[in-house]
Amino acid sequence: MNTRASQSRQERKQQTRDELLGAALSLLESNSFSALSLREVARAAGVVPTAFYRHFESMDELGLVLVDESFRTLRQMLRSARADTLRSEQVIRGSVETLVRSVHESRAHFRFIARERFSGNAVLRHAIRGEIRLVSTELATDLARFPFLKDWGTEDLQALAALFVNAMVLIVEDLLEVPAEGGAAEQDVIRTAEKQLAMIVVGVPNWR
Amino acid sequence: MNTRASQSRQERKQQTRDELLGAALSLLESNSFSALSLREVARAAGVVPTAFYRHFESMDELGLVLVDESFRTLRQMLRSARADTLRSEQVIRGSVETLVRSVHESRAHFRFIARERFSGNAVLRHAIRGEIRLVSTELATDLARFPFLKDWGTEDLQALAALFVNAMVLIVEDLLEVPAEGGAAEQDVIRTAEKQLAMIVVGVPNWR
DNA sequence: AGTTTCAGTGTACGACTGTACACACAGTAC
DNA sequence: GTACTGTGTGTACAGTCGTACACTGAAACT
Repeated sequence: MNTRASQSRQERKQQTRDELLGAALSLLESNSFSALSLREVARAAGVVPTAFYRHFESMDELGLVLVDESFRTLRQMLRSARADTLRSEQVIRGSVETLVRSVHESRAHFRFIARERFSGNAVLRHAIRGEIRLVSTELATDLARFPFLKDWGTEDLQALAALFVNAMVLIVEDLLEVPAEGGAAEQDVIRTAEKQLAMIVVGVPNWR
Repeated sequence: MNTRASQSRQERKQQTRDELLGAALSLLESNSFSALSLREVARAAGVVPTAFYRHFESMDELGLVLVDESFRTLRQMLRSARADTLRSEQVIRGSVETLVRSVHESRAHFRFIARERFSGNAVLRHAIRGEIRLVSTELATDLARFPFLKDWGTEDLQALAALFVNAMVLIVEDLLEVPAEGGAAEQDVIRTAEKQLAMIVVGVPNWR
């Protein structure tokens, strides 16, 4: 097997596949996923409609790939946040900062998650809810390592983690709605977000 | 002017208008608003497509009326919750109970708010965000009356209120996703919701 | 070198979309 | 009783939709 040539063929396919995904992602800025047509996506990717089927069986399948992609990005953000908070004592400030930076860098992925989480497309909605539940569980086991949370029950940790994750996603939505990156409105959102996270945190020592 | 006859004409119009709104609302169970067609709504309302224009200039206009309707329902729920919590010492338990009851009674309205809050339709999204901000502000002034919050700043009260409102909307989404009303899964959602609200509340005395 | 594979093309179809227009006909006003 | 008003109808049109089918042509394999 000629590896280089073989790669070249696969590479091409991968390329148009990526273009389809990218086209869909950017079309989602002004449309919800369920209002997105296969033809529209194909057109934006510079490909004939029927070519779409060489890559995805349906729009739903493409959507699920986007869920995957987006959560890969989100998990990367969480890893950064964890790394940053280990260095800094200002856990909240650092986390929010990381979140803001990630949203700037991967706007489309975060927008996709935030918008489609409650969307009309049941397949995507459930996929995203499932992923968020996973992320939440991961955060819970992470929280368990903090000394002042060591004797909390699993269920309580889960609830706290879910609280944080939800707050996070809501912050993302607010950030997406803000007119300019780094503007005064964004600073307001950030300040409120930090305040709200702090309000949750101050309650932690008093639980039970 | 013959009042009775005149009413009869207006009444008829109001009736098909209500049918259009109701049809749209129930179609939103399986579709997001932006994936909803004018013809589909007219068909479900038992009316020819062109008749739609006698009542609404566009689907967006109908959507805005639904926003209005839905928030009227939500405000009613808030009034009930306030009345209930005055009677009960268990503020959280009472509020969640009222919320659950309201969601059972006006499922479609709550679903509409929860789903379209982050939807692809910018007009609806902004209308709903605006209404939620209003509700949040109202709650803030309400909270200001509690004795242990009397010396909080406006901004802090706002942030706390927003925290509660967001938690509320998230609970609604979880309730909507649950398979059966009153089932075990619903009880889980309720228990987690109460726990999360309690976690926020225990922090309140330690703020500042 | 000859054959096979397959990503992308082009055409075609019936179904559905929003909306323009002329019309019917019951309720209202005089 | 006559004229008017306005809700709902029916037809029509151009545009979009998803998808079936036959095809091309270059890369991959033998």
